[in-house]
Amino acid sequence: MTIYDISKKAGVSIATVSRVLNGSDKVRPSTRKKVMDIIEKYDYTPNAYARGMGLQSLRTIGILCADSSDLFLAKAVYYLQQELQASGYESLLCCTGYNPDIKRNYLHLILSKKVDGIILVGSNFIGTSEEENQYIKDVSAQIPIMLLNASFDYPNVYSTLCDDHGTMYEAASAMVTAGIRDILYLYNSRSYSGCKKLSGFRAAMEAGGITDHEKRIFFYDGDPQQLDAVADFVERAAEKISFHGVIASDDSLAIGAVKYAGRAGLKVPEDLSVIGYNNSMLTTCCTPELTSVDNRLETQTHQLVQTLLGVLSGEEMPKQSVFSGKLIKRGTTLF
Amino acid sequence: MTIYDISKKAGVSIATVSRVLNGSDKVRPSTRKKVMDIIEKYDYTPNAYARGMGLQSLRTIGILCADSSDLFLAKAVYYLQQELQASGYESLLCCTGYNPDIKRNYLHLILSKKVDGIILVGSNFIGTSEEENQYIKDVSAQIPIMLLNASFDYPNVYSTLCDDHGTMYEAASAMVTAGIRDILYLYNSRSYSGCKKLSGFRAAMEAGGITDHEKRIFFYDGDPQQLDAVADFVERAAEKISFHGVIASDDSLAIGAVKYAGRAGLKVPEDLSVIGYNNSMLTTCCTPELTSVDNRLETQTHQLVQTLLGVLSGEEMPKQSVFSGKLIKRGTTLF
DNA sequence: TTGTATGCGTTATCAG
DNA sequence: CTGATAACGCATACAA
Repeated sequence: MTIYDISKKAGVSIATVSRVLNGSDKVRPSTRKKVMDIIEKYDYTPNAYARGMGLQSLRTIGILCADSSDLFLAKAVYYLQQELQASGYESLLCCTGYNPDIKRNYLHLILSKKVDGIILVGSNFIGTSEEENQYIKDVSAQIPIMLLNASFDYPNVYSTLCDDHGTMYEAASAMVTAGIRDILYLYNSRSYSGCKKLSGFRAAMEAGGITDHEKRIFFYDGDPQQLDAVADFVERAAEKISFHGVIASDDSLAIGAVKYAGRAGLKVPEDLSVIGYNNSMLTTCCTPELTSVDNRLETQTHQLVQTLLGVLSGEEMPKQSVFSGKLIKRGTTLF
Repeated sequence: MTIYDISKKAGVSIATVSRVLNGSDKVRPSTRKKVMDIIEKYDYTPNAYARGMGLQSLRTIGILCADSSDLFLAKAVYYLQQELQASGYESLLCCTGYNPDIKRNYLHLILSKKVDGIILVGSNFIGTSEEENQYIKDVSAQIPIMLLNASFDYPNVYSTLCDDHGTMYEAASAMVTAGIRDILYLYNSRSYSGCKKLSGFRAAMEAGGITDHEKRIFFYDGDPQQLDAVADFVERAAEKISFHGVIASDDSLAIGAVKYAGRAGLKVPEDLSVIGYNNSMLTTCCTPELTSVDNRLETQTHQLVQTLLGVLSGEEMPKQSVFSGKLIKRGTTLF
């Protein structure tokens, strides 16, 4: 079924069918009805590719995320799609995995679909070296790139993020102020935001006059969703160093620490205080409930889409929008 | 940048550029290199829409899921994309939400992208009335439809699912056999699979000679990720009826029950046994860890993609593939 | 091995 | 209000 078939059956030209399809008001009602009837009768759907050839914009945004089964990323994607849909934009979602080459391929793939803009969800799309980020520069020459939870200063690249450094600083300082000075820091990502969190932690330690904190910083190199494996990891860490507090860059790591405490017979929060990050649904899932940092994901996604829409309509928009996170106090901390 | 620009700069015809792009072996190496250099220099990506016009197949599969932030669906989508990618297929993912009209719109939208097949993830795409499912029949006339975790008997529609009835029957029977005869059944979806689970529960009750189970079947009509709200709901249920076991159609509901137990001062599993469903990461998140039903998602997604590939290459494939689920025993049950 | 010409299904610009 | 026709960017059959 093509527009030609429909036009023939309806006894009009393809131009008229096209007008009906696109809701032009310059069609006589009777003609419109005649065409609509045929369209519905044959359940005709215009070919998106042919359509994409002519049109300048398809009102489509490409969304890339590393892994849709990550709680944080999945939620972000969900909010983004809702926002975009509400603004009349379609979205194309690709889950790229964490391999840099594959990520770059997907970026080009989605570019070939003539999207009006691209949203990169999560800071793992930004590397530390210039070379790693070259592909972003290349693409940004063609269409705007929006970064969620990452920052990259370049023309036509816009960033929306949480002040992870400052927020982590506050969280860690709160723990130090509460008198806990030997804190295990758990992280599993060296992404842009991962580094910011770590630097915030370090800054808080130094501000608290703690000097031996480096030996309590542990990188977990496994699947964070395997909570027992995380607990094992914390257990091994406990054999090397002692700690009365745990701060993690992600809720799942923090929950691994809570699990470890259970095994070791430590009471949370009396013997061990724990703070997570992302304020995911996991926080209310464990006992006691996990104190965690809320990075205002919904606010961020809203801001990001608004910025994108502004950019697309030619307005001057802020290159970077930073929000402060907030410590949500629950049962794993006394303070 | 179009194929014309590249051909001009490289001093060849567009046909040659096209050949290079598509890896034809009928191009002199020197010519190929000349063209490739230009392509890379200008970071040229062929327009997918123009390409899609001529080609029969774009080796693309459309995936529809209601909500990517649902743990079960997100995992399913992840596995599917991995499988498809491994077989050289691209995938387009759309999160439709739960509104029937919007779901139907998305189905047509994705159809217009000339996908080779469509995967509907989760049983909420199948309704109980003929009319609700008409849109699936219509689309299946054009391309194969694959159902994950749902079943629908119709030409060109293929189903891969877990025997939710039988699996729930086994789980509930295990609890009855352990001597627990007053069981609260929690569910929050009347989808195809939701109904199967419920019927499995009922069958187990009847087989166990229990006659008053209907009054302990509760439908939760809220966001299952709000665990405290679920706990509230269970608390109110406990005011109406008494129970020493809880079986839920989803892990999050089950965890809500565990939370309720904590509030009410009930010991799990001594005073209250709990069984969840889906064997998600939430199971290891709570204390004690949740006994849950594993519906072999990874096996299902693998089978589904294999079936799809078979169908696309014209082979005769099973219309329906059913797997048995398995009760994973953890800390919330004694048996 | 390379180039030319055509078709794919729309939208949009003109005429009428 | 409606119809004819030129793009749009690529793949490919056919010619050279």
